[in-house]
Amino acid sequence: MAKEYHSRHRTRILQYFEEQPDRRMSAAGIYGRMAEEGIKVNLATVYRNLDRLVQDQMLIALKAPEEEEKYYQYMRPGLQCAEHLHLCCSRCGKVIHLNCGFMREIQEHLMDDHGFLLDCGESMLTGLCSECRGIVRMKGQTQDKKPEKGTKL
Amino acid sequence: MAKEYHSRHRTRILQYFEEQPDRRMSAAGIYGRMAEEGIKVNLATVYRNLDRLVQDQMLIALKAPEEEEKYYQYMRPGLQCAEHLHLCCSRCGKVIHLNCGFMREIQEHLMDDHGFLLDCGESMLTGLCSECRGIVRMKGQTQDKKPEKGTKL
DNA sequence: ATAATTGCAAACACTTTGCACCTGT
DNA sequence: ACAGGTGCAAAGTGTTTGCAATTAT
Repeated sequence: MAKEYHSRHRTRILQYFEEQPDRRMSAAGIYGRMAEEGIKVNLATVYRNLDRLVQDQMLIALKAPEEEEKYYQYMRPGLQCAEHLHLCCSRCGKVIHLNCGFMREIQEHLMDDHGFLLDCGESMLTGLCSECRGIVRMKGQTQDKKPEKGTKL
Repeated sequence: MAKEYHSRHRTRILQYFEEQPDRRMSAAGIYGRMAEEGIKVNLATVYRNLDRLVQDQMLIALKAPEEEEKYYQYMRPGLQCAEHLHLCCSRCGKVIHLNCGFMREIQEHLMDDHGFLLDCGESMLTGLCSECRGIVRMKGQTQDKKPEKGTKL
């Protein structure tokens, strides 16, 4: 491991994730949020720190098929994110850790019936969480436009 | 539906997919392959035709968390790709359609236990297919470098 | 004739890098 | 003092777009 100093920016960035451990954020999202708070930071610095935090296993990186940006998600200590899948809500960005007994069934089915060895770190399931499902349904009725994909926070 | 002419390039591109219906290809991969065949084509044209083929539901687009490029996969007529998940081998690019009974179990578990409505079109599972698993294991033993992620074809 | 398709160059969005300067220890 | 962190500008990657020239019907 590399040594590290207390870096104001890295510290603050990690805090954002700790404050909302079940939400994902993109580099641009974090940048914007820091700007709102009046923190003047360079986008490159945000990227560097996110990479760093992923290296240090504080965060995991996620990307859905139709999205352009990379998103990052806090990885609770001891949560063993490499061993289960993640469900990501395309509307609000919430991430659900699929660390329940069913995870094993999935792995076994994929292996036994399809000869496929799942790599959880490279996989990701997208959809709608329970809250957003309701919202989308209501919006659908009132003919609102459908929810945006690129939620930044 | 828009009218369409017989377009040499679009036709050839679709052929590539039909010839290997279980492999995914990126725009660059197709471009390279056409170059090999001596077909002079512009990358922009490849992109435009891929978009077109996705629109026409001949192909589906896939992207894994750590990959930069978009990949495309042939969608067999009547296969209803929107209704099942896809397993993609990170080594050889093969795509397995998870259109078996277990698919339903997954959807039901996600909904019942996690309140999560899965969107198959935005999701994708990455890992190693049975053939590549063997190869990687052997390579691992002989200390070869690990398989590349960015297989273009 | 005329509408779709193509090539080319330029524009884009997101991310990374080189380097001089700043900061934490 | 010195290694790590940061800002800035420039470069990279993958993808998209405007427009004039070409091709299929």
